[in-house]
Amino acid sequence: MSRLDPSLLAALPPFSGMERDALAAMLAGAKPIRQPKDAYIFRQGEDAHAFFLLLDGYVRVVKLAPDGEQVIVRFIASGELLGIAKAIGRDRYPANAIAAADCVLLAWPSRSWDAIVAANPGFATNTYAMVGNRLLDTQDKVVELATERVEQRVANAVLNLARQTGRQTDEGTLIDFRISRQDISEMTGTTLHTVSRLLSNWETKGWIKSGRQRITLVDSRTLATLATARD
DNA sequence: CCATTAAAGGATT
DNA sequence: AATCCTTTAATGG
Repeated sequence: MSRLDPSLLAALPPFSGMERDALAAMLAGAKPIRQPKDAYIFRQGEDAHAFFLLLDGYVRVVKLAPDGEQVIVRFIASGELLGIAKAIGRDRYPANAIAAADCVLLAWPSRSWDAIVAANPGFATNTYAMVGNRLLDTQDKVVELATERVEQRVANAVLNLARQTGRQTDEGTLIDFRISRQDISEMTGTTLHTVSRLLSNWETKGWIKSGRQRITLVDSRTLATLATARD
């Protein structure tokens, strides 16, 4: 793969406000890579040799508990950075990153992080804002795990996925990659059985359509009220 | 209200 | 055919 047009990147949040020349210079240090679905992009505990920009596809970020249990921390959609251990002063990746669909990424060596940040204050503030937003997201998730019932948490997870990756079809909003009940249980701290029961219950009520590894939101409005219902 | 266990059928490779 | 995903039911915290 030869050259990418800097203007394609200029529209992405991490690079907003950057000059064309600076963007081109930064791009020159990047290496495009592709990863098939289910491939590891990096592993928890591994030396953080590179950071990445996801150009196309979806990435699942998974934290491994000491007992081998997995928790899905977040999904990354195209246009987002990942593996930026250096930005938070770490030299090892804190989690596993796995391609949730076929992916195209740009990779920069981590050793170039300091120089890039020094040369591009706009890029630096954009990444700090992104790190801050992710922190707020996980704080919200802690509150959610501590206070909400399983049905609300699952509704929230599904709504967030649809918001992040939704594609409109004639039936409703389709979550744009394969996602199993197991995956959703790992996002919401419950079991795949409970997720399965909830989803089939919602389907009989006509709120969603679901099949093997796919979910379509038909009535996201009532799902949203379910997600925020207080008692 | 929810997790666990078990069993069975369907889908995918 | 082997493996993975989903559903359903029963039981118990």
